[in-house]
Amino acid sequence: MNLNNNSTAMDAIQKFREYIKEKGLRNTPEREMIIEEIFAIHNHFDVDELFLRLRNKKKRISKASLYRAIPLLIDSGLIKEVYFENGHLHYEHIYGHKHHCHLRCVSCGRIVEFADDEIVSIQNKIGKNYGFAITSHRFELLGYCSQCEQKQKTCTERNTSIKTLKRHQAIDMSIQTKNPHNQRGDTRR
Amino acid sequence: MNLNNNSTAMDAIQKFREYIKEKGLRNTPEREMIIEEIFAIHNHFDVDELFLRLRNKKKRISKASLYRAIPLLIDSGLIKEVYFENGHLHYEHIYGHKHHCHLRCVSCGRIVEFADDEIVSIQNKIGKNYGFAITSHRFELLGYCSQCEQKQKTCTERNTSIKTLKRHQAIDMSIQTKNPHNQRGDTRR
DNA sequence: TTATTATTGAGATTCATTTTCAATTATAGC
DNA sequence: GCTATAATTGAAAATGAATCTCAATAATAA
Repeated sequence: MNLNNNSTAMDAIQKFREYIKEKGLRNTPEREMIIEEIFAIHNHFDVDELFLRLRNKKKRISKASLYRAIPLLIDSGLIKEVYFENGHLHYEHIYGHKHHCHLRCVSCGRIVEFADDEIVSIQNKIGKNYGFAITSHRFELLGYCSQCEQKQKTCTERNTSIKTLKRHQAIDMSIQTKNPHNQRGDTRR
Repeated sequence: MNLNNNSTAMDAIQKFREYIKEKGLRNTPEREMIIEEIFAIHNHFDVDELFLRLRNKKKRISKASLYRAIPLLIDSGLIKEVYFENGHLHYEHIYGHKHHCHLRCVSCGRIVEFADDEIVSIQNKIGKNYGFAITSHRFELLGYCSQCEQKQKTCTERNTSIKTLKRHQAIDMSIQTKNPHNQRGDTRR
């Protein structure tokens, strides 16, 4: 979970303003609203949640504007996509947080954040081996949290029923991918 | 890349038949076609590619059937989702392959597979620390491959142009998430 | 061979996301 | 402050991946 305080939120808003200016874009009340709201959320969020939260505060904004703001926020390094679940993307704000990884309970969905320095040494080793200049990593652990593991032990039916098979569950993508000069895949649909 | 040979493919097909029988499902020519084709692909693939490959071989099958087969193939441990890119999911077959992670060039998209045992020890450590019974992990490294790094050095303009900002790029999800008794998130749209 | 019921294909539907376009408004230059 | 320019907005339409519906078909068990 993100342990932000107001000053971090203010810094983030400031950073966004600078990003906007630097890119020759325009600072609009809509964009300010969005980033303010995002940094008021201390959890992972999705576009719909953002939309509803703003609407509840009587802040009228269109979903199109939310969707339009997301890539800017990602590019400015303020948020990142964390996972793809139930058919849509989820985000978290990353400004002022140190890089962390996720531990996810595949049964109840609980997410715990953790950080580990050893990962960086593995990262360096592999990068060297394959001639890559590594800029970031994505590491997620999946398993059963203590509560669910308990339940599992008393559960005789471990098989998945076909009826309940679903896709799009708990699909992690915790990374910010900066792609300064991508040469391929530029075929817009 | 997957280094399959025919015998692995045959084993996989056999395994799928057993899975089908075990679950009380029916073995159909469509399902056989699908798994045969998947194990004839030695790369990551998506539903559309699968559809086109089958069509090119004059094997007529509906996309609905492909989409319907995917969760079965995942549940039987034969394929897994590897990433979400350009707005849709990509898969790889995993039967007969040892678990591996991906190294991805964020510039050209090149993917290299690697395996590392140290990851498992980190996994165990973190699992113990947080009281999780870890069943699997997902680890991806992102950076610039040697060629792209070279290009980078001679590239003065490192900024992303707003016009080319895109989402849904190179979103990894390399894991099979088995979810035997999920208690939440069961609200179908 | 027959009855049962899962599976299929075609098309409709859903839903997240993107695009279009006319109206609005932030910014730069006066 | 005023004006011109062009970016941004909202609303609605469009897109596209994935899912669902339903009648026809076909795999399995008896």
